[in-house]
Parts: sequence; C-alpha cells; structure tokens
Amino acid sequence: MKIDFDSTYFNPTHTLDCGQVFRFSPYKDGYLVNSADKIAYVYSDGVKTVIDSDEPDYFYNYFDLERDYSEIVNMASAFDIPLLTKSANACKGLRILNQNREEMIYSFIISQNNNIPRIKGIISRICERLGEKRSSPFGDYFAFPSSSALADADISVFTSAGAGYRDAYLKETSQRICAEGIAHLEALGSKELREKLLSYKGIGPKVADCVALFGFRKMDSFPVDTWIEKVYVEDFKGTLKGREKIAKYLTDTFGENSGYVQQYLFYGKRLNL
DNA sequence: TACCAGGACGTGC
DNA sequence: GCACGTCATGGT
Repeated sequence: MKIDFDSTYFNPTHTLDCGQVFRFSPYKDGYLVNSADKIAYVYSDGVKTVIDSDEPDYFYNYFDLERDYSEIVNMASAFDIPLLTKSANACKGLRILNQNREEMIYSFIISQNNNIPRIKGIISRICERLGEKRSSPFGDYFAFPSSSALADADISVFTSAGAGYRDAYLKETSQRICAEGIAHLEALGSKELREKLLSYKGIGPKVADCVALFGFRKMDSFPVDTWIEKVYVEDFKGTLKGREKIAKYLTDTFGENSGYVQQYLFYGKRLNL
C-alpha cells in the first residue's frame, strides 16, 4: 500500500540522514527503512514523497505525518539564530521520527563515543545474528532483536559485531528490560523518564536524552554530543562548561521546541551549513 | 601517530 | 558533588 505526501516538508534524505535513525539503506529511487520488525520503501520525485509498506498506519505515525512542519520551520526561524535559520530552511523536509522505544535504547547505547557509519554497521550485524528473518516485496530483511533475544545471546555476539566495550552494557540492560519490560516508562513525564533511563547500564545523560526524544517524543529534550557542544561554543558563543550544564541551558532556552531545534542544529553543523 | 566519533563508568577526592 | 583515566574500534 502506498501513501504520498508533499515532499517540501517530507524529505527522505534529510529525515533519515540526520542521525536519529540507524537502520536504512539506499534502494532504487529512495531508501528501505526498518523499524522494529517492519519495513517500508520511501522515495521522492521532488514533488511527492511516497511510502510503500504493508504497515501504512505504523509508518504514518513513524514519520510523524500528522504534524504540520511548516509551523516547525517558522518556529525555528523565529529565534533569529543564523545557523538555526539556515539549517531549518535548508532542511524543511526533516521530520522527527517516532521510533521503537527498545530499539532506541539499544541503538543509542551503541552510539556512545562512536561514529554514525560504524553505529549502523554494528546494529546491522546484531540484527542479522539475533533478529528474526522476514520477507517483504523488497526482499528479505532482519527484524530488530527482541529484548529476550538480546538477553539470551552470548556476549561475544555483541563483541564480534564490533560493539567493543559496550557489549556488557547491551547484555546487562537487555537482561533488565527482559525481566522488567518498559511499560512502566511510558506514563512518565520528561524529568522522571530521564532519571529512570539514567539508571540503566550504558545510559548516561546524552543517551537518555536521545531515547527520550526519539523513542518517547519528549520534545523538551536537547541531547548534547560533540557536535552540539561545537555549536554551543562556535555559534552561541557559550561559556558554560560541561555537557549537563549546556543541556540545561539549551532546554531552558528552547523548551518544548528543543527536540526540533536540536536536530536542525546537529544536522546543519554536520553538513557544515 | 595521535585524534575523533551522537559518552559512560569507576575511582578518588 | 566534580575531575580524571579508561574503555574497543575504524577512519583520517
């Protein structure tokens, strides 16, 4: 089943390449996108962006298609910060995804002190080895492993996939989630969720903010990594020391718009706009 | 070779 | 509470 959307505010490249998602690959005129155990083919002709999937409802929500991103771009421009205005207008089609929560937890544990191409490779190999094989009109693929599959796996699976020292974090946190589930996280407010996430092995402030933002849609989260730290120093002329203090300053400044602003700035800085 | 990448943990103070 | 060393791995 296909659904289409105005491509001005839905650009597959911007949306997938901005660092919020790690499981996608070029395919024909666009990309194959994997989330949890699902797959979609997304492509654009410059006028319409099309989602082709057996799970249209899931991906309608996944790509946040109910939201009007013209308002988001206007909001970002209104702050009158050069990099932010430039990035928001160059990346009008960047949308914040609603991703699978457990997948976000494990993916961003892997992301720490790592780079995006390598993160994608590690996740891909873990899916191949522990995820269920599925078939689709676009070919076979692997689902993201369940927490029980991760918890039961020998730790060497993570190590040999390239996870390095993060192997023990994956093992320990998957065992905890396998035992506790994550349903109790869903009702929490941003602050309480962040605190709870920090109690998992391998989740620190930055990873917690990414999980809260991309998995739980807590838009008052502002993940501060090396790139945002660079933005803070170079573009904001900030003088605060320490990522936690910088994150507090940025969430105080941008409030419920933090998540959108963060992605524009992160992607814009990486693209050297 | 040393440094960097969507940092977090353990220890010492 | 804060500072600091350490933790795999691949690319530049």
